[in-house]
Amino acid sequence: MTHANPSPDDDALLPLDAVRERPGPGRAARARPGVVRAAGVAREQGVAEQVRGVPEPAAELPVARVVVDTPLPHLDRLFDYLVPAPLDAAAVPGCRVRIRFAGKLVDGFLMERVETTEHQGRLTRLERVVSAEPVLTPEIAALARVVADHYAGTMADVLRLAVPPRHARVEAEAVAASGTGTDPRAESEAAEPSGEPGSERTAGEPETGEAGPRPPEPVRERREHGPGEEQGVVPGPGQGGDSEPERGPGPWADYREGEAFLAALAKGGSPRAVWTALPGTDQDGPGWPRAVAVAVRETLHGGRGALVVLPDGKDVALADAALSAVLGPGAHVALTADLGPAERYRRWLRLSRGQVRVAVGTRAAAFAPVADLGLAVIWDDGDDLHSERLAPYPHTREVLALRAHRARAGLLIGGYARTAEATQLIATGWAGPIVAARQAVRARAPRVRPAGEDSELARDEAARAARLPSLAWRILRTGLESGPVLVQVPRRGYLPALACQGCRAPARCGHCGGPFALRGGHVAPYCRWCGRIAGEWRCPSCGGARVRAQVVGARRTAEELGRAFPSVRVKTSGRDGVLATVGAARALVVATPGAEPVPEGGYAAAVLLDGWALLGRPDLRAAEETLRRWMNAAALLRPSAELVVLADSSLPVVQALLRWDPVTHAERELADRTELGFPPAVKMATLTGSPAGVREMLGEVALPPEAQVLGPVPVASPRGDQVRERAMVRIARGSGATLAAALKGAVGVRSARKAAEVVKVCIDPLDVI
DNA sequence: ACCGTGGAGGGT
DNA sequence: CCCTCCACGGTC
Repeated sequence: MTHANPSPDDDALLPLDAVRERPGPGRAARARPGVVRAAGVAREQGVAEQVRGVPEPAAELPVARVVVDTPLPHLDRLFDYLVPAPLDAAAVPGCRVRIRFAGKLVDGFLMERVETTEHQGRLTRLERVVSAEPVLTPEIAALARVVADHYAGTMADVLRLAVPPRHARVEAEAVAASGTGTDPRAESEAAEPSGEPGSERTAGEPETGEAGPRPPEPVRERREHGPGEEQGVVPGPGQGGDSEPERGPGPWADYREGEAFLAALAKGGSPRAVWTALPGTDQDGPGWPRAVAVAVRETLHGGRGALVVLPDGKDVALADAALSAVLGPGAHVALTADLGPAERYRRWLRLSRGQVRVAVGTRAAAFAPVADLGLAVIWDDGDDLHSERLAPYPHTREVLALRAHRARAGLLIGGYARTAEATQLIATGWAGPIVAARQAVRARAPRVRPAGEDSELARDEAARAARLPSLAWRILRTGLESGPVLVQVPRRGYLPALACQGCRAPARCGHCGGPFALRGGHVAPYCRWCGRIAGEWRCPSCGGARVRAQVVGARRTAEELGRAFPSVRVKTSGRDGVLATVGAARALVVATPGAEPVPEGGYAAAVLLDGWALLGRPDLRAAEETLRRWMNAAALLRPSAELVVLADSSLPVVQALLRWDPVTHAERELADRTELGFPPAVKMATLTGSPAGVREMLGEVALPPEAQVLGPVPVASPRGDQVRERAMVRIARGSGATLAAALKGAVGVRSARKAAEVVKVCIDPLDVI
C-alpha cells in the first residue's frame, strides 16, 4: 500500500467532521504515489472551504462515478459525485465510499474518476471514502454488470455476493504485514512491479464498458499477450522446483483430450471443456482433486491465475489439499463460508492485492478477484448448491462461463455425471468434451447390479425389517469383510411424493399440476401447491386410481440397517452433521445424497436405497439428478467393487449407471428436453408473487412477440397462508438477453411506481416442473 | 426506502 | 395571504 503504517485515524478513512478537527500538514502530504499534485496548499484550502460547507473539488478528475448500494432496480446505474480535495488521494477506482443518496447515507463503490459529468444540476460530494483499498477490480465490476443483466437483476445485488464485507482491522493488519515484510509470503510480492494493485491491474484488463454479453463463440485462439510477458512467471514460494519435481499430465493421461487441454492452458490459451471424470477411489482418494490441481499448475506455469469452485465445504477441502500437494503451501487460498468474516476477508485481500493467484471455494468464490484469470473450474455443476439463493440467483456455471469468456480464460466443467446444460455447451460448439477411454472407465467403475422392487427380500429378519433385498444384504456383508460400506438413503425430511400404483407416473393435482403428498393423519393425499385434496384422482397415463408413497421413511431405514448388521459400527452423515471422511476400517456408513464421507481407500461395497424417492420427484431434472447422486456415491467405491441400486433395470437412468455412461444419458436428456421445449434447449424465466402482482406484471412487461407465457398457476408459499402464483415465460435460447432486458425493464418500472405487489423474477430456474 | 416539491384546502 | 398536509416523483 501507500504507506507503511496506516493508522485507523488516517484522514482518508474518516468522515470530514473528523478531518476538520485535526487538519495537519503531515496528513495532507500522504498522497497517492504516481498522482503528482501540489496537494498541500489546495488541500488546506479545501478543508477550510469544508467548514463553510462548500467543498473544494479535487483538481484532477473531480467527478466520481459511483454504483450505489440500493435495492431499487430502477436505480441500477452509475451516479456522479464530486470528489472533495481532501478525499482525492483515497478516492481510487474500486474503493468503497459513503454517499448521501436521497438524503440518506448509503454505501457505494467508486467505479471511475472522470473530468466532467452529464448530470444537469449540482453534484453532491462524496461523504467519505471508507477505505482506499480498491476492492472492486475492473474485471469484477464488469462481470457483476453482465451477470446482473443476464439475470434481470441489479449490479448492487450481484456486488453484495461478489465483494465480502470489509473488516477494518484485517485490512490494516495485512497492509502492515506486507509493508514490513513480516508476512512470510511477502517476498513473492516484492517481485511484482508495484505495491499498489489497483493501478497495476487495470492495464491488462478487458474493456469494462463493452455492450451486452457476447454470445459464446468456440474460440481457442491465443491471448494477445503471450504468457509471462508482463510480469514473468511468478511462482509462489515453495511452488515450482522443489515441491513438484516434474510436470507430467498426471491423472490427465487417462483422458483422450487431457494433454491437449493442459498444453492449451500452459501456453495461455482459452480451452473450454466439459470433463467427465473417471470414477473410483483408492489409496490416494478420488482422482479428480489432483486432476484439478494439475490443471491449475499448468495455468500458473503459463503465467496466469486460476479459480476453482465446488459445491460444498467437503469438496473444497479435497481440492484444497490437492492444491497444497501439487503447488506447495501458500500458493492458493481457500474461501468458504465457515471461515468467519475476518479470515475470509484476509484471504480475499491476498487475492485482490495480487499476493496469491489461485482461489478455491464455494459458489461466492466464482467472483473472487483472481488477477489475470487463466482457468476457471466448476466441479459437479449439477449440484443445486451452485445456484445462489440470493437475488438475482446466479448459477456458478453461468458466472464462470461469462467470466472465462470475457477474460479469455479456460473453463473446465467437471463431474462424474453430466448436466443437460453442459451438454448444451458442447452441442453449440462452445466447449469440447474430455472423456476417458472406455477401457479406463471399465477399470475404475464399480460393478453395478440392479435390484428391482420385486426382488427377493433378505431372509435375515433384521434385514427384512429394513426392506433390504437379499442381494443388497449379501453384498454389504461381503464388503464389510474388507472395509467400510456405504448405504445411500433418501434425504431426511423428504416429503413422500405419490405416484400411480400401476405405472409409477408421478401423481399430480388435476387443478394445478402440483405434486401430491400424504400428510400425517390424513388419509387422502393433498396437493402441495394448492392444498386441494385428491378426491377422484385418476392416473392420466394408465387410468389407475390408486397411488403409492415413493419414500420409505429415511431415518428409520438407517436405524433398521444398523440392526441388520449388529456387530458393525454404524456412522451416519446427513444434512445436520456431515462427515467429511471415514477411515479404512470396517463400518456401515449411512449417508444422504451429497453427504457421503470420502473413505480412505474407497468403499468396499455400496447400496443405493433412494432410487424411488429420487426418480419419483415431480421435477424436470429428476432423472439427471438421480444419476448424478448415484454416480457421486458410486465413484467413492474402490475400482470394481460391488454396488446394488434399488431400481428397475429397465429404466434408462439405471442403464446409464450400469454401463457408467453419463454422456449418452445426458445427450438423450438434452434431446428429450429439446423436443419438449424445456431448458436448457429454451430460455425460461419465472415470475412469482401475489396473483394480482404476477398478472399486473404480465400485462406490463414488453415481452418479445415470440415469448410464450405459461400460467400463472398457484404455488406453495414460503410463509404458509398467503396465496402465491407463478408464471413461466419461455423463449428461444438466442433471445435470452432480450427476455432478461424486458423483465428488468418491467421490474424497474414497477419499483419506480412503487407497485405494492413485489414480483420475484428468476431466470433459468432450477425447479422447473 | 426516503426526501423534497408543489397543489389544494383551510385557517389567519 | 400564508401555512400545512399529503401525494407524487426523483434519487448524482
